[in-house]
Amino acid sequence: MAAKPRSASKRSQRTKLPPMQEASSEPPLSRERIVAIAVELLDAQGIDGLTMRRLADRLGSGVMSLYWHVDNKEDVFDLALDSVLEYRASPETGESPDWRGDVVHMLENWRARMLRHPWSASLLPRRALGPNILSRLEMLSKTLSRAGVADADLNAAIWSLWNYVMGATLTRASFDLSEEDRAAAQQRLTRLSEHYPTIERSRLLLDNDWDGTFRKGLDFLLDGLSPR
Amino acid sequence: MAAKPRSASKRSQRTKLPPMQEASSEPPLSRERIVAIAVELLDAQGIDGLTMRRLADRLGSGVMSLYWHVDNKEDVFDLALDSVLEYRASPETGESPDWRGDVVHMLENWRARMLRHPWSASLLPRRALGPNILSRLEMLSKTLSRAGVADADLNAAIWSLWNYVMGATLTRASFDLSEEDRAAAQQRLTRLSEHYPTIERSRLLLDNDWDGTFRKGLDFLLDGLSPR
DNA sequence: CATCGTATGGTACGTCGTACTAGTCAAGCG
DNA sequence: CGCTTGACTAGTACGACGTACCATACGATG
Repeated sequence: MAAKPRSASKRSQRTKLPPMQEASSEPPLSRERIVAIAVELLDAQGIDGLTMRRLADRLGSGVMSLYWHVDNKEDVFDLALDSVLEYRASPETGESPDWRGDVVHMLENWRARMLRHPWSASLLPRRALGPNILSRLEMLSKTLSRAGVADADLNAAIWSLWNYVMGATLTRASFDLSEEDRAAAQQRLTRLSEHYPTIERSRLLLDNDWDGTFRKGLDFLLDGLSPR
Repeated sequence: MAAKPRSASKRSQRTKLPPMQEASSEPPLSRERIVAIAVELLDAQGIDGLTMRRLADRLGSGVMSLYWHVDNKEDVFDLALDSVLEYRASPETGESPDWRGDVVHMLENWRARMLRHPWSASLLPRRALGPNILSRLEMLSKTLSRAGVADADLNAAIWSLWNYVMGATLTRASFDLSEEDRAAAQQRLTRLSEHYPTIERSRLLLDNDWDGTFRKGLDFLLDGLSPR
C-alpha cells in the first residue's frame, strides 16, 4: 500500500561543473555515462547481461558508486530504454500534406531503433512511458487528427498503430535469434506439419521478409483507418 | 556455438501408473502439478514471484526434486505460458460463413486469456511458439484463406493480426497496474500537458474503455484486410 | 538377494541486488 | 589556517536466487 516514493535520486543537479578534467584517467561517473555503458552492455550481452557489477567494471568504478547516480537497477533499465527511443521529427512534419507518409516514416523509424537494440522491445511493455515515447504519441495524434480522423476514432486509431508496431517489433526481435534456433524451429515445424498444414504450406514461420511484411500490414491498417 | 540439446527432460513416459495412492498426503510430483502451481504463483505474485524454492514449498517437495520433471526454470516458464493459451475452436468454426466473426472470436478469446494472467503477455515475446499458439495461427490462416485473402497477402495478414493482438494485450497488461500508479501517471501527464497538448486533450492515457478500443482497432484492421 | 530405473531432496557454490558504513576530497567559512 | 559540510566513491556483508553434485529410497525385475 505504501506509495513508492519513486525518488528522483539524490544526484547533484550539476549546477556548476568546474572545468577541472583529469587528463587520462576515467572521467567521473555521471548518469549519462552510466546509461551509455548500460546500453552497450545490453546490446552486447542481452537483457541478462546487464548486472550492476559488470556495469561498474566497465565504468572503472565500484559497484556501490552507481547507486549515487541511480536509484536501482530498474532505474537503469528505464533510462536505457528511453535513451534509445529518441525521436526528432523533421520540422516540416507538422505541415506536410502527406500525412500517411509522415506516419509511416515515424513508425518505421521507431521500429528500426528498437530493432537495433532488441532488448528494448521486450523491456518496453513493462516500463512507464518516458518522454520520448510520449512525444511520438503526440506526433501521431497530431498527424492523424490533421488527416481528418474523427475525434471519436482518434484514440482507437492511435492505439491501433501503437499496438501494431509494438507487436511487430517484439515478434521480430524475439524471432530473429540464432541460426541454430532457426534451424531447430524449421525442423520442429515440418515434424508437426500434419497438425498445422496451412501455416506450413504458406511458410509462415520461415518468411524472412520482415520489413516488407511490416510495411504491408501497416498499409492494411492505414487503409482501414483512413477517413472515408 | 554448441547446440543446446533442448533435452526433452528425463521424466518418465508414464507408461503405467500404478493405482497406489497415498491417502491424505501430497500427491506425487508431476509435470502437470508443477505447471499448475507455477501458474498460481505467477498469477498471485507476478513474474518475479516465481522462484524454484517457492514452487517447491507450495508443492510440499524439495527444490531439487523439481528438476527431475523439468529442465530448468525457463522450462517452467514455457510450460506455464503454453498451458494458459489453450484454445478449443468450436467445431463449426471451419464452416461458418461468418469468417470475420470467427476471427474476432478467437482473437478476443486469446486476449482475454492472456489478460487473465497478465504475466503471460510480457512472457510470450521471449518464448518459443508452443503448440497452442501454433494451432491458433493455423486457425487464423485457414479462416483468412477461406475468406478470400490472396495467398500473397496471407502471411502479412496473419502477422498483422498477431501483432495487433500482441501489442494490445501487452499494453493493456502493463498499463493496468495499481491505483497509485494510475494516479501518478495522471498527475505527471497534466504537469507535462504543455509538451503533449494533443494527447492530453484526447485523454489518450486515461481512456479506460480497453475492450471497446481493442474491438474498434481490430475492426479497422479487418476493414483494411478484407478482400475488395 | 542383487541390480536397476525412477524419483526425491540436502548441501553447497557462485552470482545477484543492494543496505550499511566508512572513506576521500573540494568548497565555504570562522 | 583549521573545521564543517556536502558531493561522491567504495568495501563489506546479507539474504535470495538457480542449480550442480551427490546420497538416498523404493518398486520392479532378474
